[in-house]
Amino acid sequence: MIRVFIVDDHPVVIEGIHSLLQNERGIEWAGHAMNASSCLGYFVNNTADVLLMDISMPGMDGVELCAVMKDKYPGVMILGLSTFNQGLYIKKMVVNGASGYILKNSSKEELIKAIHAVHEGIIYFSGEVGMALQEYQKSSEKELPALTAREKEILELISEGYTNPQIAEKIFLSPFTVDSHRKNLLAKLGVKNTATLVRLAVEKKLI
Amino acid sequence: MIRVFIVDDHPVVIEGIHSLLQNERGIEWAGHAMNASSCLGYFVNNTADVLLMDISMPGMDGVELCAVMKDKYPGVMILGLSTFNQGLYIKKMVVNGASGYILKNSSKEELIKAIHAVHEGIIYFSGEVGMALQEYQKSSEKELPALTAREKEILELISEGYTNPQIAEKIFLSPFTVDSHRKNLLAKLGVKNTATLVRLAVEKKLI
DNA sequence: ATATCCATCACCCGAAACAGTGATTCCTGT
DNA sequence: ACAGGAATCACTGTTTCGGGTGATGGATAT
Repeated sequence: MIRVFIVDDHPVVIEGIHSLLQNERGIEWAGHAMNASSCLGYFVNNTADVLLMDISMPGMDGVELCAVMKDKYPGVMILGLSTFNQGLYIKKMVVNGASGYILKNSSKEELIKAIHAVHEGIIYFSGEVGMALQEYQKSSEKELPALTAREKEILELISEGYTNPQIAEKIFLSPFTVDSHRKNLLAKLGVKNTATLVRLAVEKKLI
Repeated sequence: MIRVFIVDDHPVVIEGIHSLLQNERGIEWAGHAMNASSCLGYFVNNTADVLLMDISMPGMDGVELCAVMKDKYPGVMILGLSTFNQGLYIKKMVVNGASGYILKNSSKEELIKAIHAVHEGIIYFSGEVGMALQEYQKSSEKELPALTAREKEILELISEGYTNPQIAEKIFLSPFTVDSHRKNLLAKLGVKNTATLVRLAVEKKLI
């Protein structure tokens, strides 16, 4: 049973999707929110498997909310919603952890399909080019060792070309410490030097 | 006046597009070919601005032809054609230099739009997610200094984690030579170390 | 023919990366 | 109370990188 929650500031959309999903087997309606903060409020004491999220909302927009949600509840799969195609936002959503993106005028079948897909960890895009993106993304999101916040931070700085001493100065650490983190990154990710480290980071979109 | 040439093994498609483009101002019909070799034959003594190309053809397929054409005539903008969405091929086409991809059942308006777009150097994809890809690709295909074959080869090996001595051994060169190429890569691409070099290479899809 | 670019090789030197080892503190979960 | 992980710092080597500089032969283009 996939529990679905929706965040959208348009009542008609909420109502529409609610009725579409009603009596759909395998899918359970978890509830809805009309802005980012009440969505966050809901997840304090509740949860859901898939979160349908409008990308344009008053206050905190979908992109930000997406990042916050993924940070707090990485297990919740996020499916972006939009009335029409808003290029740069799609990219940002995906960068911030969304697993898919569909249009609000999608068919019921497509909506159901998308929900199941993202629930299984597949990246889903509506539209005719969606499958191409899917292929691309699947290879990018393979099982990776979990990196700590510090490690991610240092990985980013390494990828930006800073050396250990420069990073140390930048974030007020001993160069020895930075070097330790660097070595841990190499070990954790199973790579042998900076070149492969950065390549992995870029390809797996860790940065 | 944009001169349009088409390669497709389906006569109906050629005829259909021919009639669609007839009397369209700004667009001139350059001719057609029904396989890769006669297309290559045409371009020996003639040229065109935009090349509509079926991705699935008997003999050499669109992906290969695309690569060959872009290599010989980089100025000819290639627009991929397909009867339906074939995910992995789209990616391959773009990797091999195609500037766009539309479906054969696209409207006349979309076809015209796509032809003008690719002629202007814009990446065009039919379908609802097309614009997202456009944004993504535009930033990826910025003016990059031309790299020599040797440099590309060494860049790949660096990105795979080989050190100068290892590369030297692998391709039978002096480590000094490899080091020279490495330094040239850094200088040409305007980056300061291996980390940024590899990042650039991956992001701009040089490897 | 001569200028330009590519590819090749060479050396010096300082800085950075990489390998190995070990230590302390703090926090979190059981 | 204790284990474990994260984050911090430290020292010692060896290897690689990166900057600078310069040379030679070959292909190509004007």
